[in-house]
Amino acid sequence: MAGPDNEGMRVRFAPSPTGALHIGGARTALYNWLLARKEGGAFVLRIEDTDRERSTPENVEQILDALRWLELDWDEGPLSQAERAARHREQIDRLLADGHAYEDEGAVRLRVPDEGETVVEDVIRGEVSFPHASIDDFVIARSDGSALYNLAVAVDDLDMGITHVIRGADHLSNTPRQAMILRALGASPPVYAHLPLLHGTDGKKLSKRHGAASVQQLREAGYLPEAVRNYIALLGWGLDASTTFMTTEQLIDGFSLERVSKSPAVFEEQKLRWMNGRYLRELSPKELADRLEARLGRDGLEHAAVVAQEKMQTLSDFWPLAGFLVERRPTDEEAWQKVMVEGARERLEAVRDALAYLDSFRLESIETALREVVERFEVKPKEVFQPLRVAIAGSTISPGIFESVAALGREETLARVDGALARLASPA
RNA sequence: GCCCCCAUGGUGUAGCGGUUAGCACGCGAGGUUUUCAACCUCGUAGGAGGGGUUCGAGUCCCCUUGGGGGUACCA
Repeated sequence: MAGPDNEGMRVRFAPSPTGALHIGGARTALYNWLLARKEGGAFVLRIEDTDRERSTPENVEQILDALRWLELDWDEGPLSQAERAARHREQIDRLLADGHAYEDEGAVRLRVPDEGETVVEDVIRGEVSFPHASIDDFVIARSDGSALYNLAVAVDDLDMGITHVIRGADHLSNTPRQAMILRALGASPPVYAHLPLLHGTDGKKLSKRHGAASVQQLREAGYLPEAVRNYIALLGWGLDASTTFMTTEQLIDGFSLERVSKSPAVFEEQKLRWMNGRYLRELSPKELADRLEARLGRDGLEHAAVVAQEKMQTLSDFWPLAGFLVERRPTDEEAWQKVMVEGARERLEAVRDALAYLDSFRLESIETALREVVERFEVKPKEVFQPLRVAIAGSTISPGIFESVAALGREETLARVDGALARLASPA
């Protein structure tokens, strides 16, 4: 598919460092990256930091951090737009000298014709025309001489040899201004592609109000970078009618701007959760344990991780679900009252004995032994399993009981069962 | 105000003039089962409204409505 037209494709991601990287920005970065990788082009990272107030080193680092976490590596940069001030000034002077711009109360404005229109060729939206009558002579340099956004972007894209500008649709209206600057400079505009914006579940523009809306929040919430990548790739793009899960290779292979949709998409965390759960279950025990251990700062989580794996949707689900396998925790009183009813003590004692005298404390033998207890008492399985569950987990909710017992080990299981029995023995 | 973009179920989307409008999330009901946020099955719900064009329109055109973006010496 890599036609000769795309030979030497150069794309860029140019965030302004105003804080965390939003998923909208993350998606823009992803699409640029996918295309660069697919076409063998270059992915350039440029920081639009001409607004010195908001552009702090911390904010820049946050963006780089998010990109690294998503494993979107850039080939050039990060370049600072602010550091190119001299070059911007040079081009402003040139526009001034050529008569394309003029001074107005100290600032510099670009001359925009009264008649005619500027047509933007957009890969996603087709030809979009903007009547010049609706665009006034806009300011390209402040009275202190510094360049403004549209000038800086046009000059930088030109100097960096950017061939394809892929960015959010919120930039579409500014595109004719940038194209006019480029033409005034004697250059041709690059290929444009304006991506549909991302909205929150209320239909409004995505913001902090919409829960985990930034990459760092997603990371903290326990999502996997590969799941996030897959999910956001699908926000505004799809390979075909039914493909949902795609590896990074498949994404690179199948991505195309032609299939990007035009209408805004709503970020819905529910679907991400579901998808993340699917990714989580694909991980090997080792991989899963590694990620949990890194996240929780603990070691030796593999047994517990395997036991909890099938029920987790995010890494954060692990501790509430299976933390009891790692350390003791207080018993949920409601669960205790619900389960430790008439006869529970006898059944728990039988369970204790069955487990205490097992030859091998393995999953299969544990299950056999516990099911024997069920048969002996002629009760429903849960009459036996739930008291045991509360005894070892302190909750009526846990991973599979046999797996949990096996993961806990004989000594600890018996200790906890004994603790429960002691409480049952003492008068309330 | 002016300019621009968008419009398939609650959500993400498929469709590229003729389909019982497909897939997925969610939701609902069953099932599996030792609990459960896991899993399986079935189900639920849709082309904003109005005009055209056409033998035939979600698909093409126009209008209205709705949503979004821009219009800064912000980016």
